[in-house]
Order: sequence, then C-alpha cells, then structure tokens
Amino acid sequence: MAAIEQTDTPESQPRKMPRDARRVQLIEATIETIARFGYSRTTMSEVARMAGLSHGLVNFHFQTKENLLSETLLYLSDEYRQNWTGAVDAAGVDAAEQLYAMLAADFRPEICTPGRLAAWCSFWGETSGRPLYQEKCGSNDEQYNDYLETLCRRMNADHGYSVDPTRTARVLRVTTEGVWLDMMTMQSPYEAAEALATLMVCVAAFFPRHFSAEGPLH
Amino acid sequence: MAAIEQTDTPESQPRKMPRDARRVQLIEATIETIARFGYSRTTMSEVARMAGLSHGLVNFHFQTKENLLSETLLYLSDEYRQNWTGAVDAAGVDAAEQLYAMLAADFRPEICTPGRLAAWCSFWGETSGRPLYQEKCGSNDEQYNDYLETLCRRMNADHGYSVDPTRTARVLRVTTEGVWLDMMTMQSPYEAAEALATLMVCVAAFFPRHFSAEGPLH
Amino acid sequence: MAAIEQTDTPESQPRKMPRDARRVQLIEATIETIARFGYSRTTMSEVARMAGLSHGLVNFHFQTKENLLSETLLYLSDEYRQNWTGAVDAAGVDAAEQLYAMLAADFRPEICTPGRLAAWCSFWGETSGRPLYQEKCGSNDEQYNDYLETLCRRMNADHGYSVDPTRTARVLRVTTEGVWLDMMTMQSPYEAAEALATLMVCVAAFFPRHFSAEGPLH
Amino acid sequence: MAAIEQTDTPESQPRKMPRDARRVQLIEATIETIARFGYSRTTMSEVARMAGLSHGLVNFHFQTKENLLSETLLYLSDEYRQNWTGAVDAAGVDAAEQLYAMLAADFRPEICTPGRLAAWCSFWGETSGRPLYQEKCGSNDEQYNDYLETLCRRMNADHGYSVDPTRTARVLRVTTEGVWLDMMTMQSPYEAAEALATLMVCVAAFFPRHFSAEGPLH
DNA sequence: GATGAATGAGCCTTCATTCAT
DNA sequence: GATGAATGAAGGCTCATTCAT
Repeated sequence: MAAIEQTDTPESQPRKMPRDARRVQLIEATIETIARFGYSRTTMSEVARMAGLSHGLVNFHFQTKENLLSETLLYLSDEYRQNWTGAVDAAGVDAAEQLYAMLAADFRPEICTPGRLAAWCSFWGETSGRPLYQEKCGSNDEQYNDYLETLCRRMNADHGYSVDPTRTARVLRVTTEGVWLDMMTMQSPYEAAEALATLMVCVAAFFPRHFSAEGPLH
Repeated sequence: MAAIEQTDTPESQPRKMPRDARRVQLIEATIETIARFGYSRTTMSEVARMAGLSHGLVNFHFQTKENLLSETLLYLSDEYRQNWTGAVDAAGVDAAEQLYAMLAADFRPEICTPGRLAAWCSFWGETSGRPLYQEKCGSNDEQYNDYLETLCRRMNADHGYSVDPTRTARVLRVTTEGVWLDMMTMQSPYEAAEALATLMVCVAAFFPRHFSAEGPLH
Repeated sequence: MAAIEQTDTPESQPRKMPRDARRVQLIEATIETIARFGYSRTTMSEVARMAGLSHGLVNFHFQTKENLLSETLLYLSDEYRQNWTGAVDAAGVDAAEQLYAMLAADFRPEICTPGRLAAWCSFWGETSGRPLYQEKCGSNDEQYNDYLETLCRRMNADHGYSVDPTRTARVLRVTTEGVWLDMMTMQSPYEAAEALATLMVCVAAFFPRHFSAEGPLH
Repeated sequence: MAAIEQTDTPESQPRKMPRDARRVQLIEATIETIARFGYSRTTMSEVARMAGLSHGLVNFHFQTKENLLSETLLYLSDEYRQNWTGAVDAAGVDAAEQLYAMLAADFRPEICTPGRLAAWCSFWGETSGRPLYQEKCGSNDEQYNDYLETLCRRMNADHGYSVDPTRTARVLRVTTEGVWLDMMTMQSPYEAAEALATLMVCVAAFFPRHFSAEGPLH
C-alpha cells in the first residue's frame, strides 16, 4: 500500500507517531476493503482483518464506522489535492505545461491504483442521501475545477478566440472521472496510459495550438 | 418519480398484467429508495414501504434482494437503451443529427430524473467486487459506445482528417456519465440543459464543421 | 402412493367422495414431504407442490398446518391398526400363528415404505413438548401392546414356566420400532426381510417351543 | 453433565467465560431446548434465553444454527461413547460382565436424562433427508454394535451352540433405543430401572447360562 | 371449489458498538 | 493501548394464514 508520508518526522512528535501510523494503516485497510468488497459490504471487522489488527481497535481509533469512512474520504481527498497541486507547482509557469501536469498527475501509479479508483467510485455512488462527499471533498473539487478553468482561460487568451472556459474545464474534469469509472466498471479496462491519451485527444481538440494528441507542443 | 404508467387497461391484458405491473411498481420503488437513501441503506422493508406494500410481497415477486437489485438494473438498462436507440431511429440518416439525438436523449426529462441519476451512480459505485453491473449492462454500454464510434468515424470522413474515433467516442460517453455524476455529487448542481450544453462544447471542439456550441450546424 | 381405500364406495356417497379423496391425496403428499425433507422442513407449500395442487387448497381442506399434521398422524395410525388387526384376524386361533402374523404385518410392503417409516420416526422425534403423538396414537399403541402381551401370556402357559409377559411384549414391540429406526438412520440399511428375521431370532429366544429363527414351528 | 442451571444469578455467571465453557453451556442449553420444545421449534433465540445469554452470542460461538445442532449432536455422541466404553473398561474381562456393564451404562442417571433422551429422539426423527445423524454418529453406533456383537459371539462360544450374533446384538441395541423412545413417547412412562429390567429379560432369553432376568449369574 | 397474490409474525444472521480484562 | 467476548438493533428471508377473484 502506498501510504502517504506524514509531514511530521518521528523525531519531532515521537509520542504521536505510532497513533497516526495506526490510523493510516487502518485507513489504507479501509480503502482496500472498499475496493475488494464494495462500500455496502465493508464492515469494521473486515477492515480490522485486512489490517491484521483486532476488531475493537478500529473503534478505539475511530469511534464509529461513520467516522472511519469520513476520515478515509478526507485522507483520499488530501492525498489527491497534494498530488495535483504538487504536480502543478513543479511544472513551471506555462499554462499548457501546467494543464498537462495537472491531468497527468491523476494517472500517476501512486494515485491511480485499483484500490483508490474503487474507493473513489464507491464514495461517488454513496453520495445520494448523504452529504458526506460534498462535506469532505466539495471544496477540493471546486478548487481543482477553478484552477483548471483559469488555465483554460489563459490558453484561450493565446488563441484569440474563446471557447467557454467553464464548460471546457468541466469537460476535462469529468472526462478524468469518467475514464476512472471506466477502469472500474469495464470488463477489460484499458490502462492508465490509454486513459491519459484519451484526455490528450480531448485537450488537443480544445486547444490545438497548445496540444497535439501526443501531449503539449513544447 | 416518473412512474411507468401502465397504459394498458386490465381488460386488454387481463391475467398477466397485474403481475408485471407489481414488478414494475416495486422496481420503481427500488430506484426511488436507492436515490433517497443510497445503495448501502436500501432495504427490502424500505422498498416495500416506498411502494406502500408489505415487505413479504417483495420477496414473493423477486425472491431475494440480490435479484431485486439485478432486475432493477436490467430495467434501467433496457429503458436507457430503448431511449437512445429510439432517438437515433427518429433522427434521420445524417451522422451529426444522429449524434445530437443520441446525446440529447440522455438528458430527456424521463431519463434524466434525480432518482434515475442517483440509481445509476449507485450501481457504478457498487461495481467493485461484484460483477453485477458488467453482467447486466456491459453489452449495452458497448453497443452505445460502438454506435458513437461509428458516427465519429463517419464525421471524420467528412473532415478529411481523422481524430482517433475510439477515443473521441470515449470522451463523449464518459463526459455524459461525468455530468450525470456532477448532477449527483455537486452541492448546487447545474441543470440538464447546462449539462447538454457542456457536451455540445465538447462535440463542437471535435467536429467544428458539423457542430457549434449551440448544436448541429444547418 | 398406496392410498388406503375408503370404505365408502363412490356410489354410496358421491358428493363426499371427491372431498375425502383430496384429503387423502394431501395426506399422502404430507407423508412424502416429511419423508423427503424431514418434519422441520415440511411446509404447506411443499405439500401442495408435492400433491400437484395449489397453495391455498391445503388450508381450505385442513385449515391449519397443525391440523394437517394431526390428521396425517391419525391416518397413519388407523392404517397401522387396520393392518395388524386384519393380519391377526386372518391368522386363526393359535397364539404363535397370531404372533407371527402380527409381527410380519409390520413389514408388509404397503406399510413398510420409506415414506411411512420416515414419517413415523419424525412423529416420534417431535413428541417432546407436544402431546400430539400420545393423543393420536397412545391408545392404538396400548392396544397393540396389550394384544401382544396376551399372546405372550398364552404361549407362556404352554411352556409351563413364565417369562414376564409385559416385558417380553415390550421387547417385541420396541424391537419392531427399533429396526424401523435402523432402516431410517443407517447408512446402508438392511431390508424388511432381514428386519423380520431379526425379530424371529428374538421371538425364538423367548418362545423356543413355538418358534425357531425361521418362524413359527407349525 | 448436569443441565444448565436456570437459577444462576447474573453474579454467578461471569460476563466473560473461556471459550470452551461457553460452548458447553450453549450446547447444554440447546439440548434442553430441543427437549422442551422439540427439534422443529428450537430457535436460536430460545437457546440463548435458556442459557441466559444474548442470541448474538450463539452465532458468535457457532456461526450458524446448523453448526450449533451439529456440534450438539457430536457432543452427545462423544459423551455417549465415553460412557459405555468407560463402563466396559471398568467391568473386567468376563463377557457377561462386560455386556451387563455396557447395557446398564445406558441407563445411568447422567446419561438417561429426560433432556438427553428427548434430544436423541429428535435427532433420530430429523434424519430423513439430512445426513447429519449418520455423519456425526454413524461410526459411533457401528462401534457400539460391533462390540456388542463380539460379546455375543464370546458368550455363544460358552454355550456350544450359536444364535446369530449379528441379529442378537442388533436386538439388544434397538431394544435399548426402543425403551428410550418409550420413555419419551408414553403417557406414563416407566423408570430407567424398569427399562433395564426389560433388557435383562431379553438378555436372559438369549443367554440363559450367563443371565437371569435379575442380571448376570454368579 | 380452486387459485395465487398479499400480509405479517418470526426466524437466522450480520454487524456496529460496548466493555471487561 | 490492545483484545475479543458480549450485546442488541436491524436486515433478509420463510412461511402459515388470509382473501379477492
């Protein structure tokens, strides 16, 4: 499991570290359980078994199942945000480069694991009737979308003509979600590389001066 | 709920009609229950209560919960397929016209119900670990995608140059799914009209000779 | 099914006959169901299905399940009594001949069917906590035992010495029941002929002047 | 084993017990429940109530009802086997003494409890259609019968003439079962002493040199 | 008489949660 | 911190019984 490293070093907070490590271990087990059995068949016992820990410990650390799932979603959400913001930060100032970095980040092997895909899809599916997803991820998704929109706007300016940047950004975002869903629901799903290539075709259609189907035009 | 009205009077189909009508009634109640409470909180008793019937009757007609959900998905799948094939059949021979009809069909008020959207998203989310979705909808989804791809290929031919039709079709399909997901998961979701407009922006980017952001040209 | 013929001819009670025939048909189906599935898994629906009739008809004829089972036991009990009394009546006045007739009657192919054996054993097993068996069969069993005891007493008189006739009769009766149980519970049960031979060994031990292991000494 | 005390106060029953002790407690409660209500009316909740515990605990220790009943039968079967083999071991080498010990063991007050008798009869009755009894007790019963047959053969050798030892052993075994059944099904059943006396009459008839109706000679 | 849809009580089982050790 | 026995609410399912047709 690709556990996200806590920013606290063991030395700085020696007493707290084991506690957080346990939490991360249990959250990773939760993701894996959701992935294997689906949201509706994810039980506290199964999570504990997946983590190789005792039954009661899950409640000790998370009090309730609701809370465990909530923390899991928050964990995924933070991880996702750090992933794309980190990629953008590393990409320089060019809008096209940033856009490419942003989209490609979603298909990095650390993020785009079967377990994480399945967990995301499960949370999307359970949205109805429960505000959990909105509460935990709403602002992150908005932030992602807003940044995407800004980039689109910047590239439009280069073109001299404008395709609605809100809708363009939306297409890019939901296409990303869509190919994730594909990788979950299809009998013989395609690889992350093909998923990214699909996105590139889309970006190239919107921004032919900045992108070809192969990627950004330097 | 856009309940399926049985236009047939009892006289026209005297014996068998009641049985099927009940099944449809219970399936509609299932969709509504999934929409309101989510997949994992959908219980047989809740479905029965939603339909105003006793819970024993649900088992009488569907034997198991698994089967009820399976039949519900099949029902949605059939409805969806009939909706878009019907729209295509009514659209004439022009590829762009057919494409527009196909995409617009997904946002008709009969199909694009909050309940149905939620149910679809729930089924997508529950795919992990259970082959139910693939089993019931795999071939339908494939058929939809294949037809989309054919249309893209035909329009490419008009252009004289070719954007990968497989990936293009995929973008169109997952964008549709994506805006559906948006309408489910967003705090203040946009309307079906805005969703279709978003798709039009996408189609126009791929096929500028056939589409503007407002719809098919001429 | 070896239905016991009602003494009423169709001519004498034409209107009632169908009703009784249905009852017998359902009782035979009950016996068969108990035999195949066991008492605790015998359901009204299964009985109806076994009889090839509709579900509601069982209740129409027997009102309750309790009553159906009660009537079934009564039916078996009457059949059993008529069988052994008939055999004794046909056997002449000699005590040994009557005893042989009585014991052999229990292994006639009409009585000693797998279905009937299983049903009897089931009723015996369900005796605890419910007075059903005693109520329906107590007096019959007593009558059987009393007659057996009388025969033992008569044969003792021939011998000149007396083995306790009550206990002797009891041994003969429970041995019969015991080999019936054997035929039900054993992996590779023996045949009715072997069961009767076992009883003959027992009778010969008690009454060596009247019986050999092969049967009564004319 | 002494039946489960219903008189246990909450204080006398510690909240947590060793695994095996709880299992035995629940098995004893199962025997008692079968005895009181019959096999078909034995429910998990009733077993739990009889033990003074929550119904969830029964599933915690036995997973399924099927398994609980299976383990109960196994428990009875082991207890029974240990009882007669122990009695035989304590009886010396003489065949008649061993036979007496073996038969008398079946009527010891620890084994010949109303609850245990009822449970055995219930399991015999439920044999139809389910191989549970054969599976758990078949080999034990065979072992019992084989040993009985060996003893009969040895006593026959003393006599100089031979009554079929297989059938003789079978009579003794089923007579034991039969008087057990009597003690269950009769309105005014006789006592264990009378049951054993009945068996002695039978043994004396087969082996007059070794047994009188009062028991083994010399 | 006969059918089979409909009801609801009750059963087995699961599982989140508590708690003694 | 950690464990796992114990609890009880709730869910799926069965089935005796009722009843409209």
